[in-house]
Amino acid sequence: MVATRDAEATRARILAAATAEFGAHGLAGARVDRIAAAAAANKALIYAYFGNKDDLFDRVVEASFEQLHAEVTFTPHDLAEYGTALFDYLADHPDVLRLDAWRRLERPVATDAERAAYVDIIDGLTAVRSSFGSNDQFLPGDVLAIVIAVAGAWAGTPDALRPHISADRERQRALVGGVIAVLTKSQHHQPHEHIERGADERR
Amino acid sequence: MVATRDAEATRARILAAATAEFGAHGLAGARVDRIAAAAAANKALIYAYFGNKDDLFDRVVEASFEQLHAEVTFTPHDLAEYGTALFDYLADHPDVLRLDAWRRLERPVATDAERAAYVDIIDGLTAVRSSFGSNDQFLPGDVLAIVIAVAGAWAGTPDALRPHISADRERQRALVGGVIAVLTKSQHHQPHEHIERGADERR
DNA sequence: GTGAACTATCTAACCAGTTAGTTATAAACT
DNA sequence: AGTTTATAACTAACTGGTTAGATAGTTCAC
Repeated sequence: MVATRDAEATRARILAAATAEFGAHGLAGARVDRIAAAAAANKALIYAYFGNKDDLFDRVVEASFEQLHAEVTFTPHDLAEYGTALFDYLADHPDVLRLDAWRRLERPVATDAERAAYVDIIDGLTAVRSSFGSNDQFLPGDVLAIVIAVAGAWAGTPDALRPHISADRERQRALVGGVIAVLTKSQHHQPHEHIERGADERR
Repeated sequence: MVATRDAEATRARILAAATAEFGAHGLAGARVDRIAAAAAANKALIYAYFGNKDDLFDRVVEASFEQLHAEVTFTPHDLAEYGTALFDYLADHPDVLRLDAWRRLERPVATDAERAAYVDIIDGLTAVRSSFGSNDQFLPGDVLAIVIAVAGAWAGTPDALRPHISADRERQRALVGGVIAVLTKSQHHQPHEHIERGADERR
């Protein structure tokens, strides 16, 4: 039987509505009343469950961040694989990129959880460091920064450039994998055979 | 002698103040009263000179965009050069990246001027297309998207990752140039000698 | 019947945009 | 050269709608 009063379910509805609202309008542009309406919940419940607008935003970002890190696992030994997986996730969840952009603009302070997650990733990369292109030229963090930038390059393309880029997603993913493969496998052996694969490994 | 009443100067002061305010807080988060105060101008003048808040934002973005395209010229035959020049500009003008991020989030519609600028760039790239790595794999737009993403990778790094990336700017620029060089010159010949140069060609 | 879930209504602050008026400047006139 | 006139530059104060958050009360589940 479906409960008419279920705090947990209401909480979840609010969080979902807030994710959409913040993704669309950011922290300053979001309207608490709109969130309440979309969640079919009373506004006061938002304050009861989440404190205030800023706290709610933080929770939304944190949840989005957690889901991302849970669904796309970091594979330091195969960065092209990681890059394409990240690309796929971002393509499937367009709000994630927007939410992250808002977060970086409006709440630049990183949480401890976020910092810890990056430390884990960096540790993993450091362990297999030698495999990256020009050894010692790149710090693990640099490598990660590039991989993230490339994975988000197509999703983050400005509107005005969009008509000129590869339209279909398969192609885009192949390019992401190819670029990262070239950079990691680097200079001489089989440069871009990675470009051919990828079409069959979507989640 | 300094004019006490100079509409052009006042206009310029307002535009400068608005650039800072919008860069810091975005369209929704910016406060017209704060802009007026920072510009030492009366609020009504802002409306007299620029219409409304949205129009003022558009003017600010447009001006920033024009300045960028004026100061860093696109060189389709040497994308590594272009990438490092873009990197330098973004490093020197941190507000530009923020402003562009706000624009993409809050005003996604591209202006005609912007679209035209991209068409020019794409045309230039098309003319020298064969020089890019795996021929025909990449559309010119894809190439540009990657170059832009790489050039902005370090400046756009999230706070939490920042402790793990190369700290000094020389190094970062060298990496930008190196990555693009590897991708353009591509797979086999002298892979990353481009990494060594760059420290002496700042504007 | 008791506590948790929920609601309708209120409020104080905020903020984009307006208005009605004041002052500086420079050209026109005598 | 001094006075008037026109206008552009500027200002202080206000308005009306909006919005985050609070409060006091109602309803449901167990």
